[in-house]
Amino acid sequence: MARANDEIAALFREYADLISITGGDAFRARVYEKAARAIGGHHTDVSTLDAKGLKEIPGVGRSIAEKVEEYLASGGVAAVEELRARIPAGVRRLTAIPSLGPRKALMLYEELGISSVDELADAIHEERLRDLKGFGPRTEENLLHGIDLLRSAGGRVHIDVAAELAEEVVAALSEVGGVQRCAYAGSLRRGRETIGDIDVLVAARTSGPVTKAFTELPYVTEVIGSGEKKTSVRTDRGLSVDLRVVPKDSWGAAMLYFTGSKAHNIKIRERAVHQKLKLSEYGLFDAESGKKIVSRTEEDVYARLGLPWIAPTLREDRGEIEAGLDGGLPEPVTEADLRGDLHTHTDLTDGLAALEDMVAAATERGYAYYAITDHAPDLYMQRMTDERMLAQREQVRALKPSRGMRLLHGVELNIGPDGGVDWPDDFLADFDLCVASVHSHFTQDRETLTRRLVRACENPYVNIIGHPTTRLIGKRPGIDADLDEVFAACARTGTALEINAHPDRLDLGDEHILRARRHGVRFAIDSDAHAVPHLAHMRYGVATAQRGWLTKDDVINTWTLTRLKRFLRKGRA
DNA sequence: GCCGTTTTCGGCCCGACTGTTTTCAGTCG
Repeated sequence: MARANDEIAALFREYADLISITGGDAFRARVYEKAARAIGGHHTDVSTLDAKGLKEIPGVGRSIAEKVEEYLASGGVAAVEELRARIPAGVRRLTAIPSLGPRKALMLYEELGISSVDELADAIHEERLRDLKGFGPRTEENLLHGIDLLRSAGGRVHIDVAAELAEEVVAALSEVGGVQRCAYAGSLRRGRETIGDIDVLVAARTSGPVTKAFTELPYVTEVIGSGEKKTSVRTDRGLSVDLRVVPKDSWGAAMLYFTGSKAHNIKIRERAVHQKLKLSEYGLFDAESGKKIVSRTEEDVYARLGLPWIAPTLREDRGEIEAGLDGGLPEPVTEADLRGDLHTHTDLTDGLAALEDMVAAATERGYAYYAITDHAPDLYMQRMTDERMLAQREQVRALKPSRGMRLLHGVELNIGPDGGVDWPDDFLADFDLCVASVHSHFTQDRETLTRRLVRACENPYVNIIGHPTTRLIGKRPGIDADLDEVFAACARTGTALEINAHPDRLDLGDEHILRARRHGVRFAIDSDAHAVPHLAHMRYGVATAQRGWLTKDDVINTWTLTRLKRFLRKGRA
């Protein structure tokens, strides 16, 4: 079951949409969206808070706190039910169609009784929209096209897919004559785990040549819109790309603006307004005279607003602006800080590359240490045996990697349904480190799953809980355990939580990291590489760790080998 | 409906593009 926070966040998002659709006060709708975000991201389970505690959540005042309490007590909120009774769920669904917003959705419902995507498609084909004010032939076309897009459900893609496309676009546009700077911004620059579209920013004196080159890129399938400053296209990768062209002098303000997030932007703009300034993608201006003050770099803009430069991965309005003001902004861990990888596989189990090849690739990455952690026997299909594992250990001990890199012989244990692992203590004692992960029985009840993970933490030889929630982004939800109890057990027992860097997992994710961090847990950012190219996934794990506000000191594989080994002893005699 | 380094009332981020309009509303990010 989801946390009450998530259920209430979804409810308030729906309420905000319903307010917009019914033509309610736009500011009120925004307040509920804001409260939904704040509650969804709040570290404490709201069902444990009283009215006072609720009102300490930013954006939650008396009325919203009362609605939260009403929901917790009765499972519903009367004000939301009332709007639900007036507006069928299908009308809200209509606003998912690109180019169709709340105003037109309401008009379609009130004038024509349309309350589903299918009904809208029929109405367009029957030419019933022709008499509606504001609906011309192009609008009909756009709606039909939007319905196609919605039905083919492009949706969001994993970060690695977006990064690859963005880097291709940036490389191509950087070659165009007159392009002075080119970079991607948006949620990709912020390192979000999934990406809805790509924002590319170009600094150039004129936009003509770069816009033409952009719309003619081989993977562009459709030009959605194109003007002097902004052009949007769809690509054959299922992603749209927006191009913005700005003068070079505006680069910093534009990067800031197009990196977002929306909530971060709103907050710094509010801050600008309070200082009698106006912030746009073109710069920071004096509100009265309209005179430009700064715009060249992000640092300049932040500094004029009294803030240090804030890393893009932190720009989610999760307290980074307040922290920047009082000097409490963390210095985020970087990929360069990593001294090693503590969870990797070889072809002895389900990896694709031989031990020597994985090790050689790891030395190329400049690591000081590197752990081989193939699967243990309880994953039967991996055909692991004691003998095979011991033979691998001999092989590892005999290898002399270049550049002085040290090898650790470890294992990825399977956490069984009762929390036990593959081998008894005396066999485990001879590994340099043990990762332990859940690979099956995902649907046990919450109490069993919680006990199972806590018991694994309490094993004196388990150093790292691998991909702790076992989610697969977009495919499988995480297991339903009491994660706060698991995080507390990790902190108590000296067990690290993994941030699995594989773009399909990114597990723990940013919000869980933020919660775990409050328990004083340590983390390991691991590639879980099953092949040489997977070693490079680390960048996504690092971005996720940054989004969880982790510093170098929080992450055990940034430590020296001496310090790491002390941690791996886990307080054993 | 929230909130306060002008405020307990009156604000609430800003601009580009499209389509249907003769001056602007809606949508998007």
